[in-house]
Amino acid sequence: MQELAKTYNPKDFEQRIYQSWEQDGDFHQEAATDKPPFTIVMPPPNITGQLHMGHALDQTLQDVLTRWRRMQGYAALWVPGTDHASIATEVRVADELFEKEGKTKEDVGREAFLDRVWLWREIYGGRITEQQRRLGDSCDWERERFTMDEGCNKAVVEFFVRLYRKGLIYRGYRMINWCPQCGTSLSDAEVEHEDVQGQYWYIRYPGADGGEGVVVATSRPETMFGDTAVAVHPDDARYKDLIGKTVVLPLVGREIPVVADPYPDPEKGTGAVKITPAHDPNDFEVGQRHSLPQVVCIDFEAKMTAEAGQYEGMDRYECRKAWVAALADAGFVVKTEDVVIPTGMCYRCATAVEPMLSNQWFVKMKPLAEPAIAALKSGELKFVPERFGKTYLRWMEEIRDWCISRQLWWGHRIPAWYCDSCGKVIVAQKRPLACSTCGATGDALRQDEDVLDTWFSSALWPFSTLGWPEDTEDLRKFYPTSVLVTGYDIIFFWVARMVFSGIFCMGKSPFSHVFIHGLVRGADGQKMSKSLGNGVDPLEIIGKYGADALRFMLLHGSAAGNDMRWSEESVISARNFANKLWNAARFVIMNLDGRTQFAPTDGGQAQFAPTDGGQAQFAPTDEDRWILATTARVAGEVTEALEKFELSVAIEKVYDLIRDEYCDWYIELVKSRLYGGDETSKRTAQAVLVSVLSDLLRLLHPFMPFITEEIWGYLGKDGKLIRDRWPAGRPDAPWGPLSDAAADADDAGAVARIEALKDVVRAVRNIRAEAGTEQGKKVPVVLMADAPPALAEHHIKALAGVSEVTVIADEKDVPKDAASAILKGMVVYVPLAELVDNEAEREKLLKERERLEKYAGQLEAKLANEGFTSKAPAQVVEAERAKLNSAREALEKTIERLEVLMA
RNA sequence: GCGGGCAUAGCUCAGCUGGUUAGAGCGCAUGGGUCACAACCAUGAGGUCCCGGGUUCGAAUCCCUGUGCCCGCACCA
Repeated sequence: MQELAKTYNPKDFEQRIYQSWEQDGDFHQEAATDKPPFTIVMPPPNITGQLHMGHALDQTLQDVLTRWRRMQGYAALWVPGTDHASIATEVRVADELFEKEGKTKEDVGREAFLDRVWLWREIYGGRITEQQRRLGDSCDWERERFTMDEGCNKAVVEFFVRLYRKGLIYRGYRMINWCPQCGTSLSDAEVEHEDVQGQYWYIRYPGADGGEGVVVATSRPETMFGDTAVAVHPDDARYKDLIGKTVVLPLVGREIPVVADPYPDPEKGTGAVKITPAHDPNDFEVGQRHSLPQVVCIDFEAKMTAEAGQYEGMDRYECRKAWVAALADAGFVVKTEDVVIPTGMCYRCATAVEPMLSNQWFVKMKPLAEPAIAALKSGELKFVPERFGKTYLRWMEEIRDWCISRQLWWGHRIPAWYCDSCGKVIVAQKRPLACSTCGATGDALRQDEDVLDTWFSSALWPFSTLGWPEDTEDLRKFYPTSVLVTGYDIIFFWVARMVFSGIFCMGKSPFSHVFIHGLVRGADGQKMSKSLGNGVDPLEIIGKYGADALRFMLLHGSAAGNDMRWSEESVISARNFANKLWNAARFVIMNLDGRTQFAPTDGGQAQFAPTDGGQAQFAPTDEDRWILATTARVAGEVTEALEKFELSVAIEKVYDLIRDEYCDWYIELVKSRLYGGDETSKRTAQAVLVSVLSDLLRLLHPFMPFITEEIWGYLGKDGKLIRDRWPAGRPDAPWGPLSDAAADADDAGAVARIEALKDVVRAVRNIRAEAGTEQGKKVPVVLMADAPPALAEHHIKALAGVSEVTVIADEKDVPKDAASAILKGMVVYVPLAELVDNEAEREKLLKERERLEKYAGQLEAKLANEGFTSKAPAQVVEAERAKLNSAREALEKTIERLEVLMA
């Protein structure tokens, strides 16, 4: 058996182990299997992206669930892939083109530009998947997909056509969000609102009849060139007489009507609103109701049109300044007011979005949203934590039609053709040979220039990756998927859209659970970002501390759905824990005397028979049974936590088991047997050490896959075995299965005895520490017990630095000068006169008495309360009674002890 | 305006469907180069669970009000 290096050094093995996983195809999952399916589709990162902490968290959660289910015997499939990220990628490649060659994308043309993007993706698009490997992602790389690959494209086109044929996709001249920087329309979800410091200008529109006219307030005076009316509320007494009259647009000179409409709120501004149907969604509506002309005064580059007269060609904000100055000079500005204006910004480039009229494609959302709402209400779809279901519902219920066309080149081109001869629009999977109306062919049929919103293709991800629209074996086996893991920030963009698309195409919600996590914030609590300089690169952290340590930190960090704060100290703690485990394993291996046969040699059955010729004799002691039973208990708790998606609880339990129980107690308890025990006792200890370690490694494996598998390898075993079985019940014990009732009772006794032993050891250590006993000095201990405690004296001696243990039963035998500790069922005395400060001892006891009196008093009151005894469950009452009894007992002993001291 | 979250030890946070003498990590204090581990070990100090009401036999936990932070949606008169 090889020896482990003295210090845990993840660099030595993480990459090697990942390569072996991948080479062996360990994460590949075929549909043809009897195992029950467990499926996760990975939220596809953008090809322009680099792995950041948010990904690291997201991926780690998915990996834990996948690995755990795989160990449990599921056909666990985790489908990876990347997203083409229409806008982000196009802008990126266009920028590079301009930087390197000084050309715009229009200069090179559509085809050539797209060739460049594909080339770019070829070279850089896979970077992130390499980074995912560093994290340890156990996804099925053989199934890696791309939202623009052939299959996905086919799915997108099919989806579009089906929606169109059902009347759920339409083309229309509507008000949309336009990003002048990216040069494309955006959906409502892609617009972020930000508060911007701005102003209201109160501007007088004089009456056409020479009257006073009306004063309107606006934050966007430059849109005045597009004004085609002023609206007032029909019940607003102030403006009653104006309705039906006309006012004059100052300086422009155009006469516009004053219309009565319910839209203006008499409480706001002056109660009169300028109406610009071409540049404001609300005004657009008003314009429709009153058949107002739509005057476009701002173009797609956010520059003023000819409607703005002398300002034509000027940027919208430049124009605002100049125009307001001109109005003020002419005396039309009544007053100005500083105000915060919530402004729509492009989520990609943060440019102020311009509401514009244009021809776009839309998805009619109401009919699609209804079943998606029903899926949540019926429980077919569940959010973890539940509150995010509310967020989802709210959005679905207030949903508006989805603008899906984008004025870009990189993306799925809209499968619609226009016939130049007759004007017909043909929507089809493939380019039609001829116009179905007029028979025109060839160049007369022009395909729509636009591409689809990136999220239109992401919406199909849970089934397009499994082969839809074909009826594949994969789809039948793995759809609907089990759980979708993602951040709350893309519930609208992605989760909601997958749900209605999945229901529309497949008839079922694409997943039964949505497991939502929060953001990883910077150490300062701010969102991690380049501009703030608080970002942390996961790869750098992996390089410094290992992927396992990073994973541990991310998993342990916080509760589901809550944001977590980055802390490098926590990663260091996690690395230290890994080192602890590493050394525990090193200890075990060093003490096996080369008996590698103590490790399990196949998936389920342990093979503990020694291969060195001897016949194994095993004689389990209390500590053996205790650690086996404890491990079994914790394994159950870990499983339970995982089932509830409480990953941080799960990993903490494994951590405590390894660190507190196995390392701090079991290994210490067993040392004497390893160093000086007889053969049987030694062999038993070795066997238990190994079999428990095996299960510990398994329990930790989904969370920290690298170190666990590396250690497993040092045990001389095939790495696959660790992934074969999830611990349920007790670890294999060499003396047989011990699962009958008698054995359980035996275990229970052993557990109680070891727990009592731990109390005694801790008590003695405490006394020693408080008294400042020298480290090496042995002290005698006297135990007074009601019943003989059956505690292994040699353990007390070894673990607490004790020379002699005397058990007494009679009050008279209590040593005179001694430090003491009162435990359950016994009192521990350390009779070392020179160490005892009777004054301090007395004070300690007085405090203790006070505390116990108070505590017992509370319990008594509780138990005297008839409401409690009659209404609380019997076992709760029983538990309280037991607490009271032990409190009383401790109190009694404390008082006795005080009396002795006072005497 | 509508909706949601958070407030627990010096710091960062757990604490699920009410019953714990309220926990962890880090930090702090004391002692220790012990032969798995100083990336360690042992021991300890430290908390009116934001304020105020309510429900209940019982509230950190459920409900309401308030205060303070944070987020999402809507709103560019």
